[in-house]
Amino acid sequence: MARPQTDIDAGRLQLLEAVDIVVRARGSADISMSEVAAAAGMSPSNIYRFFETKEALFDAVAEKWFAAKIAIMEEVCASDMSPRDKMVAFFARRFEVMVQQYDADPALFRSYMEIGAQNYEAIAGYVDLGDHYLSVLVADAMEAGYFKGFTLDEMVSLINQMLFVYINPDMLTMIGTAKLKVEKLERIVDTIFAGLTKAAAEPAREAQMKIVS
Amino acid sequence: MARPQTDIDAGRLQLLEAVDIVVRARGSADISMSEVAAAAGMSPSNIYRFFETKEALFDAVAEKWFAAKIAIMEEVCASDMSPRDKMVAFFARRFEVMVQQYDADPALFRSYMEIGAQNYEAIAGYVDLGDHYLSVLVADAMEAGYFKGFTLDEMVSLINQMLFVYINPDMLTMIGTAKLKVEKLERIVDTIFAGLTKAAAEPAREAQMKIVS
Amino acid sequence: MARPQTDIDAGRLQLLEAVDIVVRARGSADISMSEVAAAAGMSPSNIYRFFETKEALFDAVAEKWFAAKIAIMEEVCASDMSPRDKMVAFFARRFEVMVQQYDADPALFRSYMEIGAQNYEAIAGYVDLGDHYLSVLVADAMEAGYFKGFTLDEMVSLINQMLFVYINPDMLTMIGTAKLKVEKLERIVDTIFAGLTKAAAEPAREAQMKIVS
Amino acid sequence: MARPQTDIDAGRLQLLEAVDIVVRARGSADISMSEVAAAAGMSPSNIYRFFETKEALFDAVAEKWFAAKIAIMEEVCASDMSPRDKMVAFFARRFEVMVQQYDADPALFRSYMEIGAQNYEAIAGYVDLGDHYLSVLVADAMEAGYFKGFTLDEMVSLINQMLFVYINPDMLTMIGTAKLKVEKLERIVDTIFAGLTKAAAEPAREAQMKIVS
DNA sequence: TATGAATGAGCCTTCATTCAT
DNA sequence: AATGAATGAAGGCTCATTCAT
Repeated sequence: MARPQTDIDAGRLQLLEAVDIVVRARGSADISMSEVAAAAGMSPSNIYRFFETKEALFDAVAEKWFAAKIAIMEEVCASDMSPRDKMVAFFARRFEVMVQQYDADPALFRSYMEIGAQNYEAIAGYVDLGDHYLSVLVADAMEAGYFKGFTLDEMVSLINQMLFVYINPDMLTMIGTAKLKVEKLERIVDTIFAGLTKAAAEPAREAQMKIVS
Repeated sequence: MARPQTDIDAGRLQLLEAVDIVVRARGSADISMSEVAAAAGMSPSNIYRFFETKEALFDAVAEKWFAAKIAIMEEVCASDMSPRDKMVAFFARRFEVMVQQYDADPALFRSYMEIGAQNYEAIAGYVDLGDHYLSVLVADAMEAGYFKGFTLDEMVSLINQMLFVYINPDMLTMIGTAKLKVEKLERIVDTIFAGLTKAAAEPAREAQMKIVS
Repeated sequence: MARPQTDIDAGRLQLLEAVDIVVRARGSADISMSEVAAAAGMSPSNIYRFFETKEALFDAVAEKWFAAKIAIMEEVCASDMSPRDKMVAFFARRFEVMVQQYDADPALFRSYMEIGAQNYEAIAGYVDLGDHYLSVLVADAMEAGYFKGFTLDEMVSLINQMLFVYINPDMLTMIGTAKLKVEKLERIVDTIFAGLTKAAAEPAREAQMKIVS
Repeated sequence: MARPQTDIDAGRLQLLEAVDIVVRARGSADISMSEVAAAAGMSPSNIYRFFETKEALFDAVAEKWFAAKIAIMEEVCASDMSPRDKMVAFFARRFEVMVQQYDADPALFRSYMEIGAQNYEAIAGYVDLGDHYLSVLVADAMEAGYFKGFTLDEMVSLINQMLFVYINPDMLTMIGTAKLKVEKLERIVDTIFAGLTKAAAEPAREAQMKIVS
């Protein structure tokens, strides 16, 4: 009575691993259900017991890819750090995971990013989730007296832009791990807390432009 | 009946350009023969006068992509520089070409890399060729007294690893052109020549691990 | 181990009812074994204990559909009416059953006709059976002195054509129950007995053409 | 320079005939592209040179089915009969075609109706076209002084309802050709012209209800 | 007895490839 | 030399059917 439905979950995991095998073996482009089936040792039609469509399968692949980061966001939100430390943790810990994945196998990292790009909805969901949690963080901070003069949405958008390079995996690829350091991230967060607390909306927007460009 | 080969060659060039047009127009994924034919202003079936298969066409695309680098390797090998200078030139000049291509149009650069990833054999041929020329270089150097205590294969593998980031175009994409400098490349080559000449195999391997990791 | 056959029969009935449920619920096209199984409250694979194939199941559906009519044919043949009354009963009683089914639920009627069209073999069997019983009737009549100058096959074919509209369920759908009356049927049978008894083959065929067209 | 595009049109006709062959051979349900291809003596993939999708093919089948009727509508609209005669011709001539098709092969008639039902869009287009031409007819009649007190749309809808049984092929199937006569159709049209010319909207609507029900 | 697991044939469609002209 | 006609293999997906349990 414990397990959900025979071994559907086991089959799913097996298939996610099969995708991983295929991706490692020959990149992420043009992976067919037959290939995945072969890697999983089952018939193509049997895949459909576990995933309704190819898209669903690759959404799950993307989801697995994001799982660790989602866990971090939940954990950080539920913790009782100060608003500033929360925000640092919120971004830094996910960034560290990203760097780790990237260092472990850069080519694989790129392949998964490509899968993400092909399954845009999965990514969009993650991005939305990130915005949601960040909203929670910012709202807490606002209750604690920070960010006076800004709306919640303004703050969320602003922070996302200022920390863009630590959020977007493409940036890892483009800028490299050497230039992207947690200490810098931390300094940006400090700037956000220090600089935006008493500022009015207008000057803040100027500052933002400078930092982003 | 005068120069049938010339016509064929002209058609090939035309088609390579057609691929380039398509790649620029809409990325590298899923390019069909019909698209290429349309861009070249000919019928799909006519392509087969110039290339036996789609794979052959894209191998030629990859070959064109590598042509400059192959020429460099040949040139350098045939030159009469010192072993050390040869090796610097061997890697640095190809790296400079890569950087140029990348800076000219990073997106296009990445598209071609993707085409390469999809036509692995074309790349494999180039990699083998690179190893071949490097072997010649190393053999010359060994005859001149360098790299005592190593086998030819050991040295080739070792050098490839130490200079990995200057050989692999993925690294350009990942690390960026700012951190990858010819002077550093040169210093690595010097280290190879200085540090590995009298060393025994075992300690060398340790050294390698440190550098690579 | 007592009466395994009974259980099988029960299951068959249950499945025929399940088909009926599905047909009523959403028409007759594209019924899948899974749907039938769901309607019967069993697993798809379990269906195969009761019917060897999907075709066998739908043959049974058709058979059930024809069962009453087959019983009538048997009954009438075994009865000791006059040849003329037998023939009237042979056609009229089946026609009345048809009308009843049609009036009860015209849409359902049509759905079952569609199922019949999709399982042509089941229908063919029934048609053959009808021809068989009709042959018996005609043979009896011939022994009693009717239909001189005709062969058995000629008579069977001729009668089938003259009464076509009372045999074919499509006609109910097309002509409607208002125009098709048992009294007319009776008059046609009388005509057959009266008109064809002494006629020669040739003129008869002309008569047939007029009536059918 | 004359023919449109090689023999695309010939291929289309061939395929429409192939569909006809299949429909005659085994009804209209579940016709696959492979079957059609086999009946046309070509490979399934080759069908796609002539029709972009299966739906397009069956839309064309439906269109062919309606072609004669569309021609009639055009012809009648372009003729210079009186408004009353035009309307009679508009409905009667199409009705006669329907009856002819139906009498020629009732089962085939039903099969094509089913194909129509499965390709609703093709039918919808025909229905819209019918409404369009009827609008033209009614507008002409209105200019000639008929149907005072009604809007164009009201009249079109009203006429369609009153002549429903002569428009809808299902009615042929259900009511039969014996009860549906051109003379009755004519009398209905006369009623429309006589009865609706001076009436006001409200009483007219009541009349309509009686006739339809 | 009855189920879930698993397969293979078939569906529509695309596309590289061949061939007659 | 170059084209349009035509095919076959493959892709995602569904479903009747089999089989071990």
